[in-house]
Amino acid sequence: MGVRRARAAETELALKEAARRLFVERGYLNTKISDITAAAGRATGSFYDHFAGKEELLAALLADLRGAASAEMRRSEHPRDHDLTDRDQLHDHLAVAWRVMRENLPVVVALHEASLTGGHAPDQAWRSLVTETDMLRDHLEYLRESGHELPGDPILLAAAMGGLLSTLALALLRSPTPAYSDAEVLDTLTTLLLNGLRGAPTDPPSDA
Amino acid sequence: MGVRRARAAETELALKEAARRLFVERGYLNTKISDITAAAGRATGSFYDHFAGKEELLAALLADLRGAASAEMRRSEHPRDHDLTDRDQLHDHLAVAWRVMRENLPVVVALHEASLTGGHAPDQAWRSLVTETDMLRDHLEYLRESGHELPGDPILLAAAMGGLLSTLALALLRSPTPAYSDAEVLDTLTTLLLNGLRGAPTDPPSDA
DNA sequence: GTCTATAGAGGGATAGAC
DNA sequence: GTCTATCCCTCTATAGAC
Repeated sequence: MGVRRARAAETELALKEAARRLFVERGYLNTKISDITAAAGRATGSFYDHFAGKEELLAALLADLRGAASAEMRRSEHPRDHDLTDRDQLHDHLAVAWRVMRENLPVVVALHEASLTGGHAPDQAWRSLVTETDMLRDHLEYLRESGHELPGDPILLAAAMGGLLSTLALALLRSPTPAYSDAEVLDTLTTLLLNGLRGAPTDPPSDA
Repeated sequence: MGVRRARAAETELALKEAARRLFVERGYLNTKISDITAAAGRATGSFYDHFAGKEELLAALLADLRGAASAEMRRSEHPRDHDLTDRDQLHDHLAVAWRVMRENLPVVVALHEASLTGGHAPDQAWRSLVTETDMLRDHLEYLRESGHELPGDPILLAAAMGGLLSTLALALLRSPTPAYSDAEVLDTLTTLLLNGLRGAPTDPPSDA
């Protein structure tokens, strides 16, 4: 690889790193192209030698993420028949989700904000929430098929749990001085959702 | 009231109603001043005879909301000692929250989006999430003081429940063809959270 | 590839006639 | 108060020298 090409790769990396940092600090929508180039110590015009625009940059970050994710997927299997009513398994599941969001926070933030400005479909928010939680839904459906009685429809439950997780992550992980440790958050959510899903000591509905 | 003033009030109302509709359909950030005036059948310039800008319009909508809310508050008391581990009381509580979000969806959507562009504080998202759920936190602290063992810190739990609710509401209520009825959503969430908060049939933590 | 300089689009906000 | 017309600013994106 020649020197020129190496410098170019260096610049592209600097732009990506600057973007990742700024997306967390200021948010995706609030970050201008010129903010990114300035933070990377480059001229504004140089940005367009590497990306067609802010959306393309985000796509590149997302591609990087997928590469890393699929590499990791090969190590830790993720079979459908997890039992989310087992405390350890639920805890592990939540821990993985939390860690993924923490480690890819810039992209999580950016995608979240971009979804607002982006699509114009009226039920877009619901559709993407359902799509993003389809793995969770799969586990819940497995539980139901195993004879476990869930508190409601698996799609709805998965969306609820996913919404809870992403809201908390976006709020807590962006703070430089976190109000709670990861362990505390995970323990709390594990207990809350474990009992919620088990649906154990149920009163009859009041109209019974 | 003279005719001129009546026409003015009419215009202001038309602008507000157009804004409410568009905020739900296209979102707050995606709605331009000229979109609002066009939808209201007015000229762009007229907007500024009533509001200093989009933010002032939102503030006006919020003020209208507060007026209506405080009127309703006087009817239905909201004492601190609700027992959220009672199914009916939890259900009622969730139903009220859900109905408020449904009826004020334009403002909920707008405030949610405005919070992204607006503040620059690093832990802003967490702070506002905590603030918005302080009433819930209050109920949870009451439970704890009553000797009930919660699955975690009341502030964190309140934030989690609030995040769950608002995410679901923003996703489901904006869709013109809702995937679930209000009753179904409320039943599911009531069961999930009821058992979650009761924390009943607990395994010992795995490291015990 | 990177820079400086600038063109161009989009939209917020104002001027002034009616 | 409402309109039409237009200004002006911000930010994206390109041009062209190095």
